[in-house]
Amino acid sequence: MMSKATQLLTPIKVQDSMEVNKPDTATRILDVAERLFVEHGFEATSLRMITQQAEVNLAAVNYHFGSKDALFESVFMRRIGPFVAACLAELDTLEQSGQALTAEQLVVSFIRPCLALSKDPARGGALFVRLMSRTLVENHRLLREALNQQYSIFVQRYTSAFQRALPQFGAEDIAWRMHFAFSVMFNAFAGNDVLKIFVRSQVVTARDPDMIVKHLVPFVVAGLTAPI
Amino acid sequence: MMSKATQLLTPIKVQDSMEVNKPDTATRILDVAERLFVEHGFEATSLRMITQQAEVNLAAVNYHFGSKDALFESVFMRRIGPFVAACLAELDTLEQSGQALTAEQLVVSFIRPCLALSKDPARGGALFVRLMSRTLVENHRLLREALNQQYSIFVQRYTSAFQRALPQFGAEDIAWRMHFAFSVMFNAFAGNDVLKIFVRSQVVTARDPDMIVKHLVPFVVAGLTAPI
DNA sequence: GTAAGTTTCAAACGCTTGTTCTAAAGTCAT
DNA sequence: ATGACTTTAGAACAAGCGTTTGAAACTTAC
Repeated sequence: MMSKATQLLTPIKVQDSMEVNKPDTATRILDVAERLFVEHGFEATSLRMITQQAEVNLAAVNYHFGSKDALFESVFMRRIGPFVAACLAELDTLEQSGQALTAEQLVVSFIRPCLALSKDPARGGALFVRLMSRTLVENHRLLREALNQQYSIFVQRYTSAFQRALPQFGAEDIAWRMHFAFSVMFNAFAGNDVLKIFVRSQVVTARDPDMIVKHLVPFVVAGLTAPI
Repeated sequence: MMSKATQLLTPIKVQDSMEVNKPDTATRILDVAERLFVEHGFEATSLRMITQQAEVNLAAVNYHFGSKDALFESVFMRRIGPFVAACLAELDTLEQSGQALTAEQLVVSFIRPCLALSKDPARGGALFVRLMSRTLVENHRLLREALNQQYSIFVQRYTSAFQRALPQFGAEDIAWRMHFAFSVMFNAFAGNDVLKIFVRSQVVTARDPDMIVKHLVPFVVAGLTAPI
């Protein structure tokens, strides 16, 4: 068997005589699983739901990915890398200019990849942000293990960038503000609206990404730069 | 059988000869279920996990609550009412003074009950905020049905209060800002730290409620009142 | 003490879950 | 076309799930 590693490392091999637009088995599983994990959560999504909607055999999941846990990991890893890379690329471009960065520029450098993701169905659209949101509160093993070491550079880069952009604050204050700022930005794109617990909020139902950004940036920047 | 309704409506009947500090069966189930639902989520928490830790028979859940779904509803409803009532009481007190309210006062009127909850283990401590957080992203049936009509007064009161406190903004802007504000306040108390996806954040590990408030209020108030 | 009502208990129910197995089908270089 | 390899297929597995049952234990009132 060849399965996971080879499959993911060689996505170049497009099948020659494909009817139309029907991705290979592993990709179809990933796409369906991503959507169902977001909709119902990891535990409430069964392999049979996934394989039926993906129109593949039940055993295909274990053949291509090894286990349900490993499938989840693959679903997550497919998106996280490009997303983090996009954020870091934004930071690179900003820092290359040489001049001092503002908090607003840093905020936008994170929001722009979120926005691009939300608008690109080929990369799962807003699904990935929602998946991260679910995975975060579900406290999945994967996050505490694999991601911590692989992508800690993300937090390090933003932390030092914010420390330079907001020199009037100490390291601890910066940490708190970043915590709040990323919290609200993240939940905004994930569509998590606390108020919809109490009443069907009209804010989150009209989820135009550009509208989100327009309202989000002033709020976050003001929170970040407010005097203590 | 007597079960759910009677049980919940007559919590006065304290058993006469209780050994010590061991609540009755239904309460023990609620306490354990609340904690496990928060830790593992609804789907990943089995009735056997609950009944074993609560040291009650497996059938006790269905006897006292009817079903696993109904148990979840009972767990949630035990906390939501008093919490909303506390927030509204804060609003009442503020509005009774007659003078115009500031955004900061409104923010504090929500934060104070959150803080009180976080510090009171008898009421589940921070568990309930985390439960609401999980339930929100898990998009549970209960939220869309029972709560919307019962507690929509919560959003209505805060909306009109914020409209009076921030008369320079239109209704739609207010809605967005409240969406962001409650998002960040809520996640702060729930301990959801997006950054901990990437690196074990020191902010959220030191989860002193008073510290949260101290940093949270300036951030939220600045975001709410920032010019558009 | 008896009878009615309430709660606990162990056992079992039918069903779904993730996973495994073996054979069949498909693919591809030689 | 043969042989090696990869992928798909259907069936079965043990384990765990929420729920139900009926009898035992307990409580309460007369």
